[in-house]
Amino acid sequence: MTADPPPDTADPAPRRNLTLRDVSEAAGVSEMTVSRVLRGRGDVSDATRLRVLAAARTLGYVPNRIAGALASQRVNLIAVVIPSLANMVFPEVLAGLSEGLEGSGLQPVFGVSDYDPGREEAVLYEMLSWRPSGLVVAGLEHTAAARTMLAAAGVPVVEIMDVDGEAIDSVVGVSHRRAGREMAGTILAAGYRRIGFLGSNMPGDHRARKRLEGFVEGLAAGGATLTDAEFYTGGSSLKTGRELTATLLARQPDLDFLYYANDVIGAGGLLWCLERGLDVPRRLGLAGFNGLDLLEGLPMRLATTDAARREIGRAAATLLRERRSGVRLEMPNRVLPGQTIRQAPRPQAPGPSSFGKLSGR
Amino acid sequence: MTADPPPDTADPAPRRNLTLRDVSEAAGVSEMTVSRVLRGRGDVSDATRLRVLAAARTLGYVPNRIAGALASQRVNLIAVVIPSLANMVFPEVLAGLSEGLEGSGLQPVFGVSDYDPGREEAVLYEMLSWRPSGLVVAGLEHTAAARTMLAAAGVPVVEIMDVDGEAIDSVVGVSHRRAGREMAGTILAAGYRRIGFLGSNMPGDHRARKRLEGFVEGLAAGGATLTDAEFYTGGSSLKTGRELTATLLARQPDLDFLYYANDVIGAGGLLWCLERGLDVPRRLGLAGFNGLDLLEGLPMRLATTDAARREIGRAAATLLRERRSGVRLEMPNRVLPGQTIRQAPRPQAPGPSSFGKLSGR
DNA sequence: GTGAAAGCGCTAACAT
DNA sequence: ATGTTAGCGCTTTCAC
Repeated sequence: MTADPPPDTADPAPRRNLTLRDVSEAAGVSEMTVSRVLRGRGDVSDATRLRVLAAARTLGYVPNRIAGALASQRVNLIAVVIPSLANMVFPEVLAGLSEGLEGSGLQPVFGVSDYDPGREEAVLYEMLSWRPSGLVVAGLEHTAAARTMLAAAGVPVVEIMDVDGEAIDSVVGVSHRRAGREMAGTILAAGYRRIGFLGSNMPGDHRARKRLEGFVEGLAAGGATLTDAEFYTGGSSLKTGRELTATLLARQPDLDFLYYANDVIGAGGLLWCLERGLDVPRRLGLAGFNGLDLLEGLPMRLATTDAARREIGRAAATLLRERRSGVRLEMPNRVLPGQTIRQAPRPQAPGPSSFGKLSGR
Repeated sequence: MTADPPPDTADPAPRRNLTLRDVSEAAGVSEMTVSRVLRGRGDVSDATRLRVLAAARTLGYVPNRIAGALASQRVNLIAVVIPSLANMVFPEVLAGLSEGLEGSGLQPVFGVSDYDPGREEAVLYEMLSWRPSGLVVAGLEHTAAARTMLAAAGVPVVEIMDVDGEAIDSVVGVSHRRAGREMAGTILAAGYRRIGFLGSNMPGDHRARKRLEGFVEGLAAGGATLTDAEFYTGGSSLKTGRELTATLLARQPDLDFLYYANDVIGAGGLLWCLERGLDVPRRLGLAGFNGLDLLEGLPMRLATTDAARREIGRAAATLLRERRSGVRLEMPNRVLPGQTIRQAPRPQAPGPSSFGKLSGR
């Protein structure tokens, strides 16, 4: 009581991490009270609270959540597994998710699968071992083991981006098949007939595949077929878009429309076409997919389909906050006609509402 | 007392998570043996190992790392805090980091600060509460509390991207001040004299600020000054680059060089200039910063400085794997002259090595 | 090669 | 409003 100077003078260095007990001793209250103060739970007198907070701050105490999580059987983490960060689409979804989780006490933690199902499985296993409160995973295609793990996780699982397939639990996304079909309809309505597709043939990119399938269906429904297609492997870049375009047009000079698997290669293709003085959109129409911001800065506005990325992230966040399961949420994916699809030759309702929405982005 | 009927018959579902004990019972060995098998430690007979693995797989057991980490006082996580995912620079650093960590057993976990020091502090606190084995944080500027936390973390801390300032522990990056100076030198050597700067004035973007400072120093060293500058707030986009350029050139039509704070707005500016038929690089020179892939797809190759993003990530990974502390690693940042800086008017050594390196990207 | 005991740092549940 | 007790599920350490 009298002279109790902590004799720990000149502690050399290998500083053990501080524990609740240290704060408890410094503040002169039980560990339990410290715990309560630090979590803002239960009734604690103002005097005690202030004493505890002061002690904690002075010592530089950082709670050990590992112990806390083990004791409480609760973890404030949401595990998120996406295929890639290089593709701007995913950071935007993550932004929506983070926004949506704000204030919930839940923290997103990200893992990257590189479009590899095996890696995805490994990353999921790793994340599940931390017993998160929820899972977000891109797409509906996973290894059997991954599906089993997810189904058995005992917490809400949200599959995002795509709704074409069977969900494990909840799913929030757009229909890529429908997006492809609708773009085909738009293109045919504008009078284009010799149509080419440019995209990746990465085996793991199921959404691009479904878009192409839907596109071909849509063409068929309008009595048309895909004239030709050109594929690449690896990441998407403006440069890739240019090269693909050059290759495809060299082979098929009389194509009158190019449908790109995404906006980035579409933008590259657009730049290439404009440089060569091709008459876009009259002689040659173009369209991409995603509705990226990038398109706003190009010389001409590329037609695209908005994939509602941010909204998907937010919706997933809402499901997780509310601990909902088994929800299916298909977001509308709107065709943004931009300036690279000519007006329909016949005077049919040109869809002024679409243009209205365009300005909204 | 007698009739106290919580007859927990027919447990409906709230499936308790599996534990080592479950596997232990299924395999007929002690929990300890199961633990050894699952971690691949110690000597276990093949027969036992196989039995344990089979049991674990059949049950779908996923180890609880929370308990494991608490017991072993070791966590295989590397906490990484970056300002933004929207800025392509950071995903590339993360990619380098992930690559570098591969096979080490260490797992990066990402947090985003949105260029807000307060948020950075909060995210760091959150991550430190999981007791990671290492920290990676962008930049050298942090709140006092954050610096204290990092210094007290007791694990290696690597500050990345920037080396201009005082490090807490290790630092890996480029000198943005030097990058600015060198670009100024390059521009002056090419004979440009009426020079404008375009960039963000976001208070949290210290690297952009240092680049500008170095740039002004470099101009001064060459007897020149900055003629004018134009700033924006918010994210970088092609569109922003266009608008900034239009504004600045409207105010200062006789500028002969525009130095952009980054490649994205630089690319927007370049497109704008080319559309208006400005004579780039003779009448007007342009340069950005970062060395993004994006530049490869533009009609003309924008001059820039390579910021060695991926290499920074890999180097940070190496330091963390080796548990090194107190290392300072300044990566060389190379000016890539591209096609938007004209050749020097006087025949002075045009730096063929630079061009050689250019092809290397 | 395998097992038993102790405890990591915290919180739930129940005192008081 | 504050304290006490008993674990959370695993790994460390030491026995056998």
